[in-house]
Order: sequence, then C-alpha cells, then structure tokens
Amino acid sequence: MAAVDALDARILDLFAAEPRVGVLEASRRLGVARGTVQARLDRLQRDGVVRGWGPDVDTTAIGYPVTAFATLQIEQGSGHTTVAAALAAIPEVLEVYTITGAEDLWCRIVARSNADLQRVIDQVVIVRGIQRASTVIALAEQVPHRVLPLLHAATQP
Amino acid sequence: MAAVDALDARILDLFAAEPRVGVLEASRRLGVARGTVQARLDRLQRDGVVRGWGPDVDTTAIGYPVTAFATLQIEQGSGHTTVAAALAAIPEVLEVYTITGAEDLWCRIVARSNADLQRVIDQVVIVRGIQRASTVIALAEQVPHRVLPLLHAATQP
DNA sequence: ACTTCACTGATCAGGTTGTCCAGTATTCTC
DNA sequence: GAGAATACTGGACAACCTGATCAGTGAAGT
Repeated sequence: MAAVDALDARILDLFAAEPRVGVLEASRRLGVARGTVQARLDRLQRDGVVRGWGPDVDTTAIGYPVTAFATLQIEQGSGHTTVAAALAAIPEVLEVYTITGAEDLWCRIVARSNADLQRVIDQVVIVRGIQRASTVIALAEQVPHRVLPLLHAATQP
Repeated sequence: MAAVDALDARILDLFAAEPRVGVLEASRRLGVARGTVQARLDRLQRDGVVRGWGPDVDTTAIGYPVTAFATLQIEQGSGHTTVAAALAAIPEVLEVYTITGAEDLWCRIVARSNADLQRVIDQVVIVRGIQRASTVIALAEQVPHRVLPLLHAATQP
C-alpha cells in the first residue's frame, strides 16, 4: 500500500479541477518546486495510486442516458470468469463485479432509453451460464463518482 | 445529445492509453492535422462528452481494498436529496444514486478492511432518514469501469 | 450555384518539458 | 549522536510543444 500525504492530495485535486495546467503552473499554485510536483506525479503513477488520466466520458452526452444496475445469478458450475468475459463483450456493460450474498454478479449497464434497456438486458441474460437477472434503474445521480475526498481522508492519520 | 464519430473515439482511445502524448504527437499518430485534434478535443469538452481528465485513483492502493455496494431504504417523508447530501459528507461513500424498486438509494462504499466496513456502514445508517441498509461486498473486479467500448459502439450506426 | 463547415498545412512567439546539478533540510539507522 | 538516505529547492539548458492565426481546399446542405 502506498502512502499519500497532503501534498499528493493537493496535486491530484488541482489536476482534477484543471487538467490543462502543466507541471510548472501546478508547482507555482502549490508553492513547491517544479521537480517536486514532477517527482510526486511519477511516484503516484509508479505506485499504482494513479491508474491513468483517461477522459471521463459522459454516457448521457453520447446518447445513453439510462443507467441501470443488474444483479445476476449464475448456474452452479459456470465459472464467474467465463460469464464475466462474455459480459465484457457487450459495450453497454460498463462494469462487472462478483459479489457476496444471494446473487453472484453485479453489473452497471447503460442504454439509449428504457425500451433500449430491454434490448441490452436481453443481451445480458442470453449469456451462457446466467440463470436470472434482476435490474433496477438509476433515477438520479446524487453523488457522482469521486475519490478525492477519500484521498484527503486517507492523509489525515 | 452530441454526435461522436470514429475519429473522436480514436482520439479518446489514444489519450486514455497514453495520457502524456501531446496534441501534436496525437495528430501524427492518427494521421490528421494538429488543429483537427485540438478542435475535436475542444468540441468534446464543450459538448460535455468529456467531463474531465481527472486522475483515476486506485482505492486499493491508498489503503481501501474493500469495496461494497449498499442499498438503502429511507423513511417516507425524508427527501432523497437531503439524505444524499449527508452521505456525500462521508468520504468512503464514492457514489450515490436513487433507484427504482423496493430500495431507494444505491451507493458504492469502500473501507480499509471488512472490519472497517462495519465502521463505515455505521456512519451510513446513522444518517437521519435512513431506515434500513443492505450491503454486499465486491469480491473481485471482473470488468473494470470502462466507457470507450461503448463510445466505439455509439459511432457505428 | 452559394453558403457553411471542417480539415489541411503553415507560420509565429512564448511558454513548457525533460533533465541535469549542487546545496540544504529532514528522517532513519546503527 | 554520527552517518546515510531521502526529499525538496532553485537554478540552468536545449528541444519541444502549445495556442493562435491564416489562406486554401474539399464536402455537405440550402
């Protein structure tokens, strides 16, 4: 596990808020030397704290305004991994986890409309090994995905 | 809704794979003029297709290897928004949605350990208006969060 | 046929990057 | 407490990239 301190958190905050600032400008804003910012970024990446800097694409903006969460039961004997691999082939499936509890898999899916969601679910349940799917629709995004508050909390103790 | 074409998708693919490439290098790799890449990026951002370029922080790497999904029932009369705002104050709560079905809210939470998860859940259920919480633990990340395959699919028709 | 739009290829000044370095402060180890 | 390791600062350098702008070309829509 990698240790992150308050400066790391401030650096990532800044780059999250204004991705276009360069290392030099960041060092000015944070009041540290440029080499420090550069070294911190390198370290964060090397330690795996930062997985990447990919663009955050809004699915609504590209025509998929419907988000749903599906929990799946799979047949005894079907491997989770095999089923998950088949799900990965469906582009509308954005995320898949194996979970505890009565259900086996959890996934996040998107669709162009509620009617289109049926089409996507059909693609999901047709996957070999899936026994049952239960779906709920996300009505509103109350707290958008975020990690930075946690990062700050992690630097406290 | 913004229209995205294959070139947009290729641009975002490239920047997701290699965030450090500049606009100039990207234009060379993609075989288009630099101004085109620049204009596309500006448009994608302006149209809201790209929300940002924030660092993808790995919660495991910063000491929170446990991910769980909680569904909450809230008391009749308690506003979803009020409850969600209270949840937003807990850094371990990474995401909150209102959902259809028997439950009212869905949220993603992380913790330092299974024991620590109890602490976080306690913080969640103590929020005024929450009646009941049901939690499942994510055992394995079968398909990590992704959007780019969908982006490519959206450019097909 | 006309207008609009997007792309190309080019230019320009200015700023930034990557990479060194020596000096200093802090923390850790023996 | 002494020595070693580590991290940060402030500076330097050449090479490169950015943001902005331009005229010219092709395609699409009116």
